[in-house]
Amino acid sequence: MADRSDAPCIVWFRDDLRLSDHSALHAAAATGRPVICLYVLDETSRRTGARPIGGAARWWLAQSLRALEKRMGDAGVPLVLRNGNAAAIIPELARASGARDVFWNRIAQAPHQAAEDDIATALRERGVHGQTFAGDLLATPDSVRTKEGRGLRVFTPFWRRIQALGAPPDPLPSPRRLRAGPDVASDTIESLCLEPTRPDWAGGLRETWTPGESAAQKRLKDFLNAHLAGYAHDRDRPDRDGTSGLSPHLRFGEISPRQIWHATHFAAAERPALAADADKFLSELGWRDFCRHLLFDVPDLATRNLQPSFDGFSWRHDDEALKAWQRGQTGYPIVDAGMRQLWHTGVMHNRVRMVVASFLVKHLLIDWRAGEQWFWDTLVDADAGNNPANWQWVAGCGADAAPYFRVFNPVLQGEKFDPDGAYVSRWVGELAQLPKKLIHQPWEATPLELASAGVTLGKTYPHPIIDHRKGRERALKAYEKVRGG
DNA sequence: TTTTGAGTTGTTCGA
DNA sequence: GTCGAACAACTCAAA
Repeated sequence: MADRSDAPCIVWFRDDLRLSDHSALHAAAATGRPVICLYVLDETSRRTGARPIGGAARWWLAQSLRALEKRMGDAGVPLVLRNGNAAAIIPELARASGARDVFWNRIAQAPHQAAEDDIATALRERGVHGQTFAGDLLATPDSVRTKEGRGLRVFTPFWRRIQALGAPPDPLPSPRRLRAGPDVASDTIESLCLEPTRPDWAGGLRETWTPGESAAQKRLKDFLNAHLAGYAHDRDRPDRDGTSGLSPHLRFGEISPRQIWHATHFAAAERPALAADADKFLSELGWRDFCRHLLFDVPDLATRNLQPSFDGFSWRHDDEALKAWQRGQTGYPIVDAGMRQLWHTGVMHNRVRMVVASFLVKHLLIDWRAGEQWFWDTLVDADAGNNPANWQWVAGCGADAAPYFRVFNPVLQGEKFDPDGAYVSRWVGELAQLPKKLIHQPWEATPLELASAGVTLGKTYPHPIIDHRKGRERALKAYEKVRGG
């Protein structure tokens, strides 16, 4: 066993699967002592309320761990994997390895915080020092409060407050040198059973994504070079490559918000004409913080209406309609394109997320939680804050909610944001031959037009499962009851 | 304490 | 085709 002055440090990795700008790793490396890098897949902690991650995110996690393992291997340090209860594993590993210190980056979510507190206590009882760092957000929830001490519920004042805090700390470099600790047994990534086997539905994910820190950095760089110009407009166009695509990387902390913040400011300083685009992009990072702060204040955000007046809302129970939505068989091309993109790639364009969510909640009158859960299971970027907060926003029961009368028209949205039908053609191939004037509303086509495009409604592509006008009117009627709390 | 101004993302209708 | 108004009332944040 190492003597006390050279005792190893444990760095506990969680939603921060990177080496750069990693406060805990940086601090551990700075001690000059050996470092044990640990990741614990903890699916035992439901008692704390931590939400088990969904299927697509599990796939991403496996790839991200592989990438991290590789990077660490290059730095001469193994990644130690364990499957089980972190509150038991970490103190035990400290004992077995003779570690005197455990470093980790906090996760500003109540259930994680509770687990961290348990672990810190268990360590203290064994004479092990726990050192923690903030950094999964631009600002900690306690740094943005109203005078009454509450979290802000409106984005604009929230974002102004964040901006008033000034620049977040400069990102830290990757540690220059890491000393490997004593040999410690590790599980394998395969043994964590994170990836699908039979059937292997991850083909589309593999085609679409390269998880890991290096890929995240490259994506940020490419985005700033090629797509920041025009971002404010192009971000709304699912038929263009106008978004950063950083969300899953952010979800697993392969890149940090402050790295993105500083890189974007640097890019905008070099090219002042991009100031407005940069502001828009950074405000999206602000939305991530906003949703996480909200989650911090409301741990059951994914299950409870933020506005209690919605508690008595009579959602429709319609499994058939829910299935049609999930499978991209609603008969509305933009909705179906989005749902199929999600199933294939693990993401959906932001604009289309709003359209499909509005369709489920308003046209079909299905409980937003059913949609939120589906997204949670199928999105590689499923975020504990963003996902429920935005579903509640669309449903009208959230913070700073969309007005109840805002019902997206799937035909207009398609025509406006996918004017050539390129997005629909890509994901709903059976409609690709339709002229672009009809591709967002195939039911308006003449029999000849349908025939020459090879479309048979009700056979090769479904009839709309609900008429837009009727659905809209039904939704407005149902929402009338909730109005006024 | 009270007041005031404002609030991500839309649609429809009628002029 | 384009434009402005109506769609409502509530809650939030800050003065």
